[in-house]
Amino acid sequence: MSAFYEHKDLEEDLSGANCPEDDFQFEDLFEYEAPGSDTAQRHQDDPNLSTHKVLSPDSDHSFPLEEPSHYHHKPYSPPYSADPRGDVLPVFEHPEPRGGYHLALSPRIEITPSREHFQHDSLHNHHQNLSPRPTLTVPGHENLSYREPQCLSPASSNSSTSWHSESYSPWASPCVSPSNSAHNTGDLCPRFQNIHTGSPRTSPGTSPRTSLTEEGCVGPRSPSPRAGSRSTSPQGKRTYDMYRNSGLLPGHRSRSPSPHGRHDDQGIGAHFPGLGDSMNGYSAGPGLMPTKIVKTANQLYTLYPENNGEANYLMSCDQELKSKTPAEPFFVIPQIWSKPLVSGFCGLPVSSLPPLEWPLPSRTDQYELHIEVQPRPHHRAHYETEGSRGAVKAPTGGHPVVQLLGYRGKDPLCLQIFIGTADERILKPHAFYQVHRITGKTVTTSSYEKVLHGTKVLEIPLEPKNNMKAIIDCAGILKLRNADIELRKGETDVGRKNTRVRLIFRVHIPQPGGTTVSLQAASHPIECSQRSAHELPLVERQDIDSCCVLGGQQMIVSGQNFSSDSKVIFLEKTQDGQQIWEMEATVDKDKSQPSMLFVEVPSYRDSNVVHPVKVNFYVINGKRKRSQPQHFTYTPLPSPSIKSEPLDEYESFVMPQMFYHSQRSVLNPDNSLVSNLCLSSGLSPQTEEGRFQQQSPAIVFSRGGKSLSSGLYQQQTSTVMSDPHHRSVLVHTGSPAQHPSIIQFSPTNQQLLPRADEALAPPTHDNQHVVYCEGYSPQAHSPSHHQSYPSVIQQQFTQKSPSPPTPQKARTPPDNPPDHPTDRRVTVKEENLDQAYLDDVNEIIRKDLTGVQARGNS
DNA sequence: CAAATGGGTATGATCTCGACA
DNA sequence: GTTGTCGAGATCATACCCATT
Repeated sequence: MSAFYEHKDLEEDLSGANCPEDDFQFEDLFEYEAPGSDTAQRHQDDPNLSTHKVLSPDSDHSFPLEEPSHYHHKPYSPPYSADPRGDVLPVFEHPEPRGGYHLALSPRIEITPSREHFQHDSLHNHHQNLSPRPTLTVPGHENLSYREPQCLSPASSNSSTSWHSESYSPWASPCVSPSNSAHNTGDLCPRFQNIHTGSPRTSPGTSPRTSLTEEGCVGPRSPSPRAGSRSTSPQGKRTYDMYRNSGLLPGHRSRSPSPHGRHDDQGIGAHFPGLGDSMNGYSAGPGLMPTKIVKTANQLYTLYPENNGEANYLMSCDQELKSKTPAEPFFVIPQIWSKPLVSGFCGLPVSSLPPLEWPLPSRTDQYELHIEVQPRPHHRAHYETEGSRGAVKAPTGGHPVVQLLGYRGKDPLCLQIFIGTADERILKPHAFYQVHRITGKTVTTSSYEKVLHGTKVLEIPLEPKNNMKAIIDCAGILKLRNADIELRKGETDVGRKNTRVRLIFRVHIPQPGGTTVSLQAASHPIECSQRSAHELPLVERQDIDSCCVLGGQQMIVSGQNFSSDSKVIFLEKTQDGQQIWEMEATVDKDKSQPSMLFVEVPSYRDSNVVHPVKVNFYVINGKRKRSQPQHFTYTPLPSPSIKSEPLDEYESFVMPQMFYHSQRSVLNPDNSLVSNLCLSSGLSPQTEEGRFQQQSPAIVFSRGGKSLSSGLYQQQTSTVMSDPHHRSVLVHTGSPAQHPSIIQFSPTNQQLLPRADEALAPPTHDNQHVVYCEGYSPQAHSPSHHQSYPSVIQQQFTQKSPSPPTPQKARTPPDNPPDHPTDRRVTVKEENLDQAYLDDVNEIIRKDLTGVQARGNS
């Protein structure tokens, strides 16, 4: 929401300042689509590509456009008609305003309410007049940022481009691969658009102009100098120099190019810079686009510029605009878009939906997005140069199943799927993997593929007749080359060994009030590397997850790829990631099987600990063939418990290592915790949950002074979060009566948003996230819930610091007295935690939430 | 028969770690 | 004893081959 584009910059870029091609002209970017060109001809031949034709600014009438009115007035019908494209066709609307709201053919331009002037040549012109050089000026807003289109600055590009998902503007992305419009990715996703236009998938019909465009704009290239050759030997593997210098269009073997959806986003974005995903959000009217989305007390408004950016706005909904510039910037899903505009299978315009990076709950009191069947823990992703390796499967051989619970509507909904991180602390779209649409005889689920801000998203139907259940048999995983991604400007992730992903599912549920509830659920991690599935041991289950510090208890570890040589190593790391303890457990080789290990838990290094200690263990088959670390808790020996504040108890208990500088003692509201923990060596999860029966704290994590707590609670925690940069990043403004129906997003911090619910509580079948937006308590309007849920779980991270951990004292919000356990909230100032500790926290919270849910169900 | 799928593996790049200065 | 460099081996990433469906 905070990304803006100043077209002046774009024009400068396009004028060649940053373009390697001196004679590069903006118009060149479109010529490949000119009628009669090879590309255009192919498009005409291929109805699947036809929509791209509209991207030619000079020949818009030549291309088979869907009758605009069809789009605009098309009722929101099940999107899986014979030709679902009809629902998702890029909209070049009739110039005449219709229905009181108008969406413009325009780049994705996001404007805060404070913006008063907006000018765009095409905003109020018929698309006939759409200029390939639209101008966008925002007087007084010179600070509006336009992210450098990577393909325009190959100098830097090795070119890394700042394909920031939030800021990506297809408009500014002339580096498209028109000939690839039916291909897998390069033309679709800006993420790899700039990067993979050099993908060997070169169509024979590619025109010289196209090549020019690609050559001129694409920085990183595939090294493959010839079709059908491997990029490695004998020509040698790519080097960074090759990325910098290669202008070749390597051919390559394409096993099974992605069956393209309509790619309205990407297609448009790719073929007509400036459209892209904007089409989803502002794509109903040719001359107008909403520049502001304003909500007053009871009404939603959409503002449209008039008269070249002068502060004249048409008002939608025939409603009176009470304030052009609300005091608080916010972003709501307007009612008017809930249905009439169909984008892909999704009834909501993309731009009105929360960014993929944003955290969303998996459930509310009314709905729950539930992953009924998890995917297999391993799936071999395919490279672009390979064909598809099929859809992600379930352990049983079927496919993952996702169901929306609690939905009583009759309209089908759209389930979105994309690939998210699994190893990152923050759940976000994975930079190195993309979802890949699978089609074929074996695929029963129709799907539609689009690209949202550089992330491929599959949309599949959730229909009431199927009990709002979807079988995910159409989702494969595409691996992007590490070098390509890492060369992107601003990309900090490393591809190497970053091979775990999660399937992220989203659904947006229109509400009677015209707003929308968005839910998100993430699958278990999926290891996408090739070899791991056959070599790396995989721990799937352990019968106990805690034990007294003295050890000695038998633990049964079930999983895969265990061998007679498998060892189980327990280890402990400090907050900064330094390993301080390691102990090999004794494995009963006589009992152990390839899928099961019988392990004797070793004693902890210090039997005098007073806090439960979270450690990890892993199974290792050989050098470096080790499983992912698993959680384990050593519980202290019985000792007199010390009365203290409940908060301290929680703080100490949850993250003893995190606060190991603290001398606080473990305590327990009922003074029995320590004893219970210690005496129940091999504490069962149920028992462990019980320790939180008196509390259901909301936890706010903060790192680096940038906080996440917001709204009401932020005030409550303001004494803790003293950092002046502490900002609200996610606000739920809904009153208990309207709660999740309106999700407000602060436009200032979206990049900071972690997937808190996911990061803290990896979803499991029986452990759905219980994360609500600020200010929302299901208990308030759900009498059936006898236990409250955490109100806020947000997590934010800054760069890891080598400095030693700084214990942060958290305070219970003053208005949440500790004697009201259900209201108790805990704020934890978190500093420099490494993943292990975060995992620890996650685990604790997960158990806590599970316990809460269990109690709620009981 | 063609396409999709999936397993295997060749090969260069990169990383790890010990030896040595 | 510490630090930096080098090189061999291990590991990883990428992509081609090919059998199966």
